[in-house]
Amino acid sequence: MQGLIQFTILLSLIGVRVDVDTYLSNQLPPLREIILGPSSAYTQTQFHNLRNTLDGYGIHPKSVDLDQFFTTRRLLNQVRQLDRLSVPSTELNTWLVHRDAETVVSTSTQSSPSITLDNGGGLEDVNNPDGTPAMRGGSGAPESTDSSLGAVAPEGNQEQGSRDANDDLSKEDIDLIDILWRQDIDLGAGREVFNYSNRQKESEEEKPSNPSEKKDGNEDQESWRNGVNLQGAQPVDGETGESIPEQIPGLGSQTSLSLQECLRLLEATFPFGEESEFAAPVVTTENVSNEEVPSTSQGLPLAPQLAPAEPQLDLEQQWQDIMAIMELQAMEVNSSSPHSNSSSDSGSSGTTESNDAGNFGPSTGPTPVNQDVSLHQASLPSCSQDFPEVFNPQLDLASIAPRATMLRPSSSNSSNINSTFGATNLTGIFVPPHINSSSTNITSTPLLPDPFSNLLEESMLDEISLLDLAMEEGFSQAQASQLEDELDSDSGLSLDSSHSPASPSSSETSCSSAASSSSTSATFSEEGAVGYSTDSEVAAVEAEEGAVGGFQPGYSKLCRMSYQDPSQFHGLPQLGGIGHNHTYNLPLSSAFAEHPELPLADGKKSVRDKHSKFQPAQDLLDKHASRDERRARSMKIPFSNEKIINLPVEEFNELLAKHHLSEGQMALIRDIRRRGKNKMAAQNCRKRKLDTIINLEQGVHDLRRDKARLLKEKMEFIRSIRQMKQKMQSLYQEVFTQLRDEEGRPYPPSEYSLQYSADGSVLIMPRGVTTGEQHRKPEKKQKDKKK
DNA sequence: GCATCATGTCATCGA
DNA sequence: GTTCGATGACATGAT
Repeated sequence: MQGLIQFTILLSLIGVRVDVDTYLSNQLPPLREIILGPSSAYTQTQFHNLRNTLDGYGIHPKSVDLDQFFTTRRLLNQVRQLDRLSVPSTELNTWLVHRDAETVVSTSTQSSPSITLDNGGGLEDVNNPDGTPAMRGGSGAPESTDSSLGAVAPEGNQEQGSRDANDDLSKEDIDLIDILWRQDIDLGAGREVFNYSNRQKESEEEKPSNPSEKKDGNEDQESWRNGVNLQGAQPVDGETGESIPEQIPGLGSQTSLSLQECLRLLEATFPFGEESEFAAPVVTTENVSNEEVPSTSQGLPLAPQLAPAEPQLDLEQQWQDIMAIMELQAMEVNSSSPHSNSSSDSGSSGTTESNDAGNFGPSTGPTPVNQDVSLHQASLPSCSQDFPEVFNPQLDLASIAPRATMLRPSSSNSSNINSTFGATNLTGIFVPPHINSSSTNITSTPLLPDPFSNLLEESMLDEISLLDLAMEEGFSQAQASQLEDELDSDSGLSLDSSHSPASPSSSETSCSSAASSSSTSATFSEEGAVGYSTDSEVAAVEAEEGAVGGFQPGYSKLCRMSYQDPSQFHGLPQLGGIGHNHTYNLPLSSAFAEHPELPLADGKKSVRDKHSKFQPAQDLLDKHASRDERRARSMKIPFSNEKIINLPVEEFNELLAKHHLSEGQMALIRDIRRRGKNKMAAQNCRKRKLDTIINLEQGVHDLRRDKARLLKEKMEFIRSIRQMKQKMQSLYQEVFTQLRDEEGRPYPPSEYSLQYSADGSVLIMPRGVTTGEQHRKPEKKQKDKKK
């Protein structure tokens, strides 16, 4: 990574344009922006100001490479930008380039990508020739080490059998590297671990060694081998995903060595265009490690990490299953979304995997995380890809663990970092994982998944409970299934649901068959209340006398329709707005609908009695008539029950006044009115109940849909946050590993940490005040990252 | 004969 | 105080 950037910068300074974008099929602008745009070569960096800002702790002019400085600044700036978080994808693309190269190197499967990567490596190598060797602390000495490091990358070449870089390496070196690699792999240690440990060793070695000193190639190799051995001793970490190597200090900085070596190799073998994998030894090693997991032994390191998270995965799986049932298509779309695709592809195919992880390839730590993510996602179907990590804080932590061990800050520092890195909750997420991993600090990252998991579990339970409730509430299975089916549909209530009252259906058909007069319907509608229209009734009676079959068929029809018409259910007011239309039909209407020729009211029966031909119908009417109707007939009530019931109070009183009625008749009429009104009221009440239930059903459906949508969005956010976290890790590591004190020695992560202040400056602070002071002066480097 | 459902009826409450 | 609507509880009839 460094090598590539530096090489790019160098070329840009020289005037040679390195069109890295050409190597990338997509997303060129971001890459160019990152590599070329912000680079020191293109940006007018004020060197003097830069050094001034160091406030006495400026990097030693000879020990630190200016480009490195700039690279660091740029990376820090990227880190800052992460805090603001626009779209992470852009930056990720840049890293993808490197990643591709790494993948190619390791897998050696793809020719073209490998070239790209090689280019990147070559670029970095070229950097050294720029005079960086002198600048880098202990750069000169590690050359032999560089060769060894270079050998690491060549392994991939060796596999490919096409690398020129191997030429420089002796067979012994290559064999040794191979053996070491295999040992590490067998032990379960990821190569990234190996790389990082190498780094650590570098730093350790550099400390004692004078920057100006040059170590013999043998010594370098020994140190490097030691680093390898150490890594071999760390396989446990590799299994758990924790990078123990970080804790192992004392590894010489192979970066500079590797760069020098790469430069040398490049000069010797390749023209500028040709890239050697040696670019940044660290990078190469990381790349190899990263690649190693997917290509050679996919999941060896990852499998152990996944194991502890299985319980939660089960819950998640359940949730996912339910979600899949509830919103199959939606979730499928989600799974097929670009993110998921990329992730899944990355996990499945080594190339894409490399690409995906490649985003962070240059960074030492994040690669394991990426691989974990990708592999994990690959293992899980569709939507599950997102959930596991999202809802598995453990898994997340495990994947991040390596860094945590490496850069575990003190609680105080961590808190500071949290505070400094942003006021928003999201910013806390971007704090390097090691910070989050600290016991006191685990606030943001670890906490994030829990609420989600809980929420999801709740939602899952809600889904189930709602369905059960729907079933228990008396919904038919068809309705319940419909309820489920409607979860994804935007349509409102189905017409079928309105048909739940089964009884009216038959009568409805009969009503519809009968011809209705507009006048009667109008009257009825104007009544607004129960379907008893005295006027229509009277008219019907009158018509009845003349025409047998014309007895207000429309009346009953309207009544029925008012009650049964599904449209009413569609137009169901919301819970608070249920209107009382009082349009329920009365049982009489049904009787009349079935027997339109029958008289409607008792009063008419007397008239009918006159007609012998209606006598059977009269019996039938009596049979179907309500008790009140029969009572009214028996009591000789002069007017119909409909009138009694539906007339306004005033008219009703007038009607009573007109007729001289006995006490019994008066009482019966009042009872009939009361019961009739109550009957209608009961019908309306039931209708309202039903409407309420249906509305609730609809509301539940809408809420479920919204919830599913929100969950989807949440998943996407979490995914992007995770990516940004990883990017943040990588950038943090990148920046931190490139930092050098005035003597050109790297800052041990165990003692120092980067802190991001609100004013935009980045400070390197000792983790423990006492510790930091003991070893070094209370170094407080401030770099102005503003550009 | 029993269970279930739809409907009617009563009693009660509140506007 | 009366009327009316709403509603729970119960009864009744049909299936």
